[in-house]
Amino acid sequence: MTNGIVNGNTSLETQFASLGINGTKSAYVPPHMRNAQRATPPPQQPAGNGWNEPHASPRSGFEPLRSGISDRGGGGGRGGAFGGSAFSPSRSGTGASDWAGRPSSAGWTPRESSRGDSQQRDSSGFGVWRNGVHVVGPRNPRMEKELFGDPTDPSKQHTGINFEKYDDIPVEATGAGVPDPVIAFTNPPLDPVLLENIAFARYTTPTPVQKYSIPIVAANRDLMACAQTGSGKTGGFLFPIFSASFASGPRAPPPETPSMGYSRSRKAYPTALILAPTRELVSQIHDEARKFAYRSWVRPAVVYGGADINQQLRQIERGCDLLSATPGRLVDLIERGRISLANIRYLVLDEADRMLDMGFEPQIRRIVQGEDMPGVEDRQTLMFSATFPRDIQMLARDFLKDYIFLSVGRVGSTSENITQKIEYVEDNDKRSVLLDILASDPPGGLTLVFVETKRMADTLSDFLMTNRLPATSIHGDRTQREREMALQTFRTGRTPILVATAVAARGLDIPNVTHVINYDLPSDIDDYVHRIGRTGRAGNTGVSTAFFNRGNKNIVRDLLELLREANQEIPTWLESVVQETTFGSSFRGGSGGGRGARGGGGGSGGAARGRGGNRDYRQSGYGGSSNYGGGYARGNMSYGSNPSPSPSYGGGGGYGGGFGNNGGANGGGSGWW
DNA sequence: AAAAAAT
Repeated sequence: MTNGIVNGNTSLETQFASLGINGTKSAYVPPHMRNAQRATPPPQQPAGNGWNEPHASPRSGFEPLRSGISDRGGGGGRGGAFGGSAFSPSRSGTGASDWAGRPSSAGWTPRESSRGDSQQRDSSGFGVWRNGVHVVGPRNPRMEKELFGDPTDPSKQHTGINFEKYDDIPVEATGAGVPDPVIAFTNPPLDPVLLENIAFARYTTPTPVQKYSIPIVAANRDLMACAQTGSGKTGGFLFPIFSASFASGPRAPPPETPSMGYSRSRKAYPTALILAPTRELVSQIHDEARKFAYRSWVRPAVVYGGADINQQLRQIERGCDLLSATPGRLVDLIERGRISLANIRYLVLDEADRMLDMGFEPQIRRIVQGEDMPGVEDRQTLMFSATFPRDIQMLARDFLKDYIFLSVGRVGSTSENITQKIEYVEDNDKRSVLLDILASDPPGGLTLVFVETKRMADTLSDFLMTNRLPATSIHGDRTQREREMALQTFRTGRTPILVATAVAARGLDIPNVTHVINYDLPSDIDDYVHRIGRTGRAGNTGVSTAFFNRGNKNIVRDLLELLREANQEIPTWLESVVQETTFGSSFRGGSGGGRGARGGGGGSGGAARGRGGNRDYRQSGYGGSSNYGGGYARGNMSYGSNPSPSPSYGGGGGYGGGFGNNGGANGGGSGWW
C-alpha cells in the first residue's frame, strides 16, 4: 500500500499500453477489408515496374484483393481467435459510406489518373510503394481512432509514463563502433511518416532502449539487447525497422521459384520477421506494428496457433511485410509453402531466453538456418532477451554478426520500483491469506496472482469468485478465446484479479497492474523476476507479494540475493532458511556454490541475476570467472577494427565460471562437461 | 513438475 498506486487509474504507465485486446476486437475490421468491397480494376502497374512491383501489387492500396473478399464480407464470421489481431470480419459488405467520408488528403494523388478508372476503393490509411517511391496514404480518421484510440480513452493513453524514472534506468552499450544514442524522436534518423505515427500514438520521448536501438539499427548493425518489455523494447525494434522500411521499400524478391512458372505465387515474402514465444505476445507486438505502419506501404501481419489458419492465410495474402509469429505456426505455414523467408531483411527474436526455455530452439534454428532466410550477413538481426545465459550466447553467436550489446537495467526489481514482500505462508493457509491481501489492496488497481499449475489457476479463480471477488484466469488449457477474454476483462478492470500461470509471466504489458502476488513461487528466479515485472512497469511503482514456505527452498538463495540487490527488506526468517539450505543437507558445490541443479542440462540454465546475467560476455574485464566465463569463450569477437571475427568456440574456460556477481560456482547439474 | 507451442 505504500506505493502501489502512483497515479491511480489515470496512470497508464506502461510504454505500450495497448495490447489491442480491447473492446473493439470483435468489431475490428482488418485494414485490407475496409472499403475493399468494391471491385477494382486490375492493377495498372506498368510492366516494367521494377522488382518491387510484384511484391507491392497484391496488397497495395488500390489493388484488387485477390481473395477473401466475398467470403469474408458476410459479417460476423468466426469472430477471430483473439485480439485486435484476429481479423474478425464483423463489418459486412458495402462500405460505400467510407468513401464518402474520406477526407481530402494532402500530398496524395489518387490514382485515377493512372488507371483510367474512377472507381476507387478507399485506401486512406494505406500507402504503397510504387516505382521506387513511398507513396504515403491519406489520413483516415476512423482508422486513427481504431489504432490510436480516442484521446479520452484511458486504455490507449500513455500520458502517465513516468519519464523521470525512465532516465534513471541504466543503459550500457558495448561493442565496436556504438553509435551515439538519440535523445528524441527526430527526422534523421527516423522517417517522417513514422514520426507522425509515433505522435499519433502519443509517444513523446524515446525510452532508454529506444534511444540506443534506433541509431544502432539505423546504422545497419546487429543488436543483442538485454531488456524487458516494459523498457519499451517493442518500439525499440519496431521504430527503426519501420523507419528503414519506409525509406527503402521492399526488398527485391527472389527469382521466382522455377517450378512455379508464371502462376501467381500465393506465397508471402515478408521483409521483417518477429518471433516471440506466446500468442498473446505476438498479438501485442502486431497491434503495435499496426500503429506504426499506418499510411505506409508496410502491411503488418500476424500468425500464431490456436486460431483459424485459413483466416490467417487470407490475411497473409492481403499483405505480409512485417510478420509477427510464434514459431510453430510459422513453420507450419512455411511447410505449406505460403510463406517464404527469402525476402527477410530484418529478423527479431523477442524474449529469446523464454523461447529457448520453451523448447523452441529447434524450430527457431530451422526457421533461421534451415529455410530460405538470407544468411546472417544479408539480414539485420536483433535479439532481445531478459537474460543472457549461455544458450542465448550460442544463439547470438550463430544468428548475429559483430553485434552491439545493449544492457538495459531492469525497470523493475533492481531499480527498486517494486516493493517486494515475502510472506511465510503454509500451503493450507494460502487461500485465506490471499483473501486478506486482496481485501486490503487499494481499489482501482489490478492484481495478478501467479500459480504454478493450470489446475490451480482454475481452482483458485473459482474460489475467489465464490467469495464474490471479481476474478478470472488465464492458462494454456483455456481456449484462445477464453485467454483473450480473460485478458480483456482484466485490462479493463472488469475483473481486476487475474489468476495466471506462466503464460502471463513474461512480456505481456498490462497497464496498471499494481500488485503481483506469487501465490506459488516459481522454482526459477528468472520466472520470479519476470512475474513481478508485470507491475511497476515503465518507471512506475508496484507491489509484489510472495508466499513462501519450505517447498520453495529451491529458490531461496537466488531470491535473497535478488532482494538484497534491489534493496528490499529481508525478513529474518528468510535469512535463516538460507543458512539452513546452504549448510544443510542440500548444500552443494564449493565456494559459495549451491546455485543448485537448477541449471539443469538445458533450459534457461543460469540466467544469472543482476549484473551477471546481462553483460556482454565478449568484454573482458568482468573478471575471469565472470558470467558464463570461458565456456565458449569467443576468442576475438572483434572489438576494435577486426571486421570478421574468427571465433574460437569451445576453447578454454569452461562453463561454471560463476554467475555474475553470484560469485559462486555453478554447482552441480550443468552436465556441461 | 509444470507451462507453452502446430495439428
